[in-house]
Amino acid sequence: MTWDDDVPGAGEQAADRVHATLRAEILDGVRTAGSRLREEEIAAAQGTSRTPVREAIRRLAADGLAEIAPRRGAVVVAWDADDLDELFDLRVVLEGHAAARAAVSGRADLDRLHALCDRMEALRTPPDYPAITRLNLEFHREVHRAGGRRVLPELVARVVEAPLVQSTIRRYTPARLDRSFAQHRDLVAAIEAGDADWARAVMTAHLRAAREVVRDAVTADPAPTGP
Amino acid sequence: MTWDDDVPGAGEQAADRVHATLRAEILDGVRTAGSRLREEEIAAAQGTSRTPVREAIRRLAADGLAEIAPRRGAVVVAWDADDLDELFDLRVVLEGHAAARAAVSGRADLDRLHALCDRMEALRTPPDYPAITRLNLEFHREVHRAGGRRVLPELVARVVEAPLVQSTIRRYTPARLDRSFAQHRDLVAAIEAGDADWARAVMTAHLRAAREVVRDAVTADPAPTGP
DNA sequence: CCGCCTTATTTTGTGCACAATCACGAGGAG
DNA sequence: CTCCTCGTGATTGTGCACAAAATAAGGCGG
Repeated sequence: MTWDDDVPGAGEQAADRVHATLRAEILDGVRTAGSRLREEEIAAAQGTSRTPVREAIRRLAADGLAEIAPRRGAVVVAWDADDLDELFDLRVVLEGHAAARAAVSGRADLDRLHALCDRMEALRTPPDYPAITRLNLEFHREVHRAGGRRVLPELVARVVEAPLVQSTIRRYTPARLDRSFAQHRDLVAAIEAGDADWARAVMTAHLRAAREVVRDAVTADPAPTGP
Repeated sequence: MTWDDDVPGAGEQAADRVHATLRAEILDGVRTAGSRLREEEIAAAQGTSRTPVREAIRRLAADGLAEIAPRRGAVVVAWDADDLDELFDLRVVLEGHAAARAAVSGRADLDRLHALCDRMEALRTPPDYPAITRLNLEFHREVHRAGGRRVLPELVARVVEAPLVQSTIRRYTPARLDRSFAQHRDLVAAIEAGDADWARAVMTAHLRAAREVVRDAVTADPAPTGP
């Protein structure tokens, strides 16, 4: 009920359920980076056969959340420092583009963006990190939807969700949260003004700051790779 | 033997074979945009059961070459003019980034890039479009590899291959081919010089030109959507 | 003659079983 | 004591069969 809000009515299919569950478990850190994804174990836990589980795992691999070695099974992806740098460079490029396009596309739901800012800021003290993370993701997704029609949203989703595997959100100090919230407000203002360059600049600054947080988290933890 | 050169040793698995075959058929225009992908038909044609076919189709959907409607089957993707605009914007952003990074990463295989230019230009008169297309794709892939470590290559591959569904390569006139080849040479020079801005500019110009060609092709054909 | 409901066929989704392959461990030779 | 080889267990890949659902066709009523 935390992460699968983007798959609302498709929950009928068993494969979709398993996919959503595994996705949530990975993003919540229940399944740590590098841990194996055994089909039979998951099938037993979910009360289905291996067939939907296989499909769910393949979909996770397509989402960039798992890696499959032929005849050897799947593991949750593990990113090293260089990988995270590459990911954040791509986030800057893609989300910057999305922000710029959102500013001029006229498809941005400004009321919703304002509301999401309000709700995030209401959760500041004491910080409810899981809820903030979810709302933050939804805020960014709204910008992606406004900036792209078909491909951009799912393309950028891959890059945005990938670093969440490391579950680094809890590293945000209240001061960092304040800065992040202020940048969100700035971004909405830039989009509202229809200023593409401004929007791109704000998004770039926003993500550069986030990169620092993740970098600190990775260097603090010695190695996120599992046994 | 034309498109699956990126899956060299993994051809042992039936699912990989089916995936490569379908991918080639889609990219070669044998399966037109909008046409259905019936599992049993493909399974019979490939001499396997439906299980690997299902996995192959799901992978095609993840590649952005097919679309799956639950309980209704899969069809080859069909892009309208707006979709193609979005795709080319993303190509400019992502491949421009790749070119810029390739110029400064020191991971570019300059000999290979030069060789690919030579081979393409050798096929100019008379134009061997399928071979040129393949070499062109390989040239771009080399730039992607040099510009990104893990995520960028497969991310940009999705956006680059997607428009090929429309099979618009044959629209290139000899004059357009010359311009394209010259831009390739420019790009290699920019990478060789280590000039990121130059490389990005050349790539942007290169893709803007390609966009025009595709735009002409789409407006010429009334509707690429199949029955 | 047109529209709606019922029925039949096709096609996808899932469960289950067997085969192939890989990892691990025991055993023996050098 | 170390390294290589062979067997055993575990896990994935594929084939096959049944069930559910959607589409298409046909008949009935208005």
